[in-house]
Amino acid sequence: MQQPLINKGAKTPPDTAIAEDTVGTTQLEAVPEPKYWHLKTVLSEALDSEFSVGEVLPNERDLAARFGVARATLRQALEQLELEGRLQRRRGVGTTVAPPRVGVAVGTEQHAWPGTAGDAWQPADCTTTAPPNAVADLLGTAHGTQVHTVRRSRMSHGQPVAAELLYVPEFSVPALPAVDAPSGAARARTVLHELQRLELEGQDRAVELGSARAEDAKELDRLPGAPVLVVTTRFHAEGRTAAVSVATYRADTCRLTFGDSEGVVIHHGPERHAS
Amino acid sequence: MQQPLINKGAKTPPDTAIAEDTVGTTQLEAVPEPKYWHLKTVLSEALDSEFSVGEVLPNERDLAARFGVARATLRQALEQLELEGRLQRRRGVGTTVAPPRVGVAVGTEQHAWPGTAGDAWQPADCTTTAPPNAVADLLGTAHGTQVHTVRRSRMSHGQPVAAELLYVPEFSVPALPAVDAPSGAARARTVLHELQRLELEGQDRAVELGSARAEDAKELDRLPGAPVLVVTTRFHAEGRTAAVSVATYRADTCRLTFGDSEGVVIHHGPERHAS
DNA sequence: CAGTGGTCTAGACCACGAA
DNA sequence: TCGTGGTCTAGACCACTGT
Repeated sequence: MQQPLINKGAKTPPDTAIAEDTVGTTQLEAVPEPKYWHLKTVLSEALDSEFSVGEVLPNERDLAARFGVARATLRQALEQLELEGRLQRRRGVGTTVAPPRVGVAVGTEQHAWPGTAGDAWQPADCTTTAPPNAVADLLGTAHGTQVHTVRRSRMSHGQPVAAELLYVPEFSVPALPAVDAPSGAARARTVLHELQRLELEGQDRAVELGSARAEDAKELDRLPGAPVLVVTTRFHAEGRTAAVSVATYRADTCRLTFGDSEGVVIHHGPERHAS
Repeated sequence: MQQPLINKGAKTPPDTAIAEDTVGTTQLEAVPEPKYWHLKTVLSEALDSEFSVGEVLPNERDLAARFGVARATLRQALEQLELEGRLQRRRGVGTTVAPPRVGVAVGTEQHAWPGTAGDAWQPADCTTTAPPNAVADLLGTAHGTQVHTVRRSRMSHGQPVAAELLYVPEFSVPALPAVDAPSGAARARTVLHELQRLELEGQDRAVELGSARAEDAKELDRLPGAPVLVVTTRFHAEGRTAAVSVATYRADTCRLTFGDSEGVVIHHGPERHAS
């Protein structure tokens, strides 16, 4: 039986074991490993061997004291683990062990217009706004041109995983007046329904890393600035871009899948090659 | 003419303008915005209006002094901007304005085996190793089973953008002995060549956020722990998984494109809706 | 209310790159 | 050698969540 890496309950005095122990075993290092990096490795192993999903960790001040580091340093390690989807931290609550990332399909169910029966999105609202310039460029509209803007959200396993803004220029849904229509979910559904009258000729997508806007953050139940995977999809019809979707997925909890994979397994932690 | 947000060269005394100015204009805020968040917005606007790509910013100590905040707070803002691909920081050199993210195709050129003529990857090495357990599960091999492991790297615009580990189990390339083959680029090419003898039946992919392992970080010219987009691809042949590729792309400089898009534009900064 | 994570400060020293 | 960003400390206060 091995000594636990984290004494969950006990109040123990500051602990120098880590620095001596693990650094000592691999002394050959020409480059001193940063403390937070090393700490992350130790914590990661402790998570695998001593904790189960949903379990709460000791609070940051305790953990820092146990490892003999400043809280800022401990937090640097926790931040990385959260980024990798291993931990979940909530202010006022604590730090818990996160479940494996959920795979969310982004390729298959969508060789059709958004809003087609059975897609995973739930329309929430629709207003008329001027999109960001980058989106206006994709649409081919002049900067500042107002377009229908549908807000949708996507749930998985009872948790919100993505927030989307779908920009639909007026020329794609000519039957709808842009200005005087009411806002709300009803109008969102109408816009989506009108879109289906066009023949979808294709779509292309891009994925990049971003940070959550304040608005999206609230919907995703995260703090502003949280890392998100931004999926930009362009829908083509009638030889031009008929609509643009900007979907932001929680990067900590989501694994985006393309194609028919669902069973793809989690890739976590660096240096996890077989030992 | 407007006052510049950053006096590039001059030594100015600590500056209280930000707190008074911008908070003052939108006083209705019920929730006080964190300083670093606000700072990030200010810097982001300064980047757009006063700096051009490649230009170096004042150093962190100067910037912090000018904005009247601690260096740690300033760094929090810079980190976010770097995450969003707006800045590039290099130790010993400085902070520079990053070029727009490059779009790297991940869907089109690859309805074929890796290594097919004209793919963007350059084989670097090949050894025989036991893959991480997560990969072994995908391959359907027992944990600890040794497989051919091809290292490849991908360049774009003269910069390294991705590092890949391609795991090829012995049953996929029966003509090659796993153990006694030499290592090196020559063997890598042989393994890739042998793969093409199988009929590719399909592939599926997943994208998630990760942090760079020390090994990959060096190849990507980043520090360990740098954010990366991990693309896991499974290749199907003969009714099973014939190979698995784990590719890590620099999240700060790359935008992964799927389909025939290349002209998709950058989505940067939160709160950038037209003003 | 007490306890949690989130923000912030004002220092210090280190590793790296270029001159 | 010098200036840069990277790491680290030991505090402090704030915002949020539960009881």
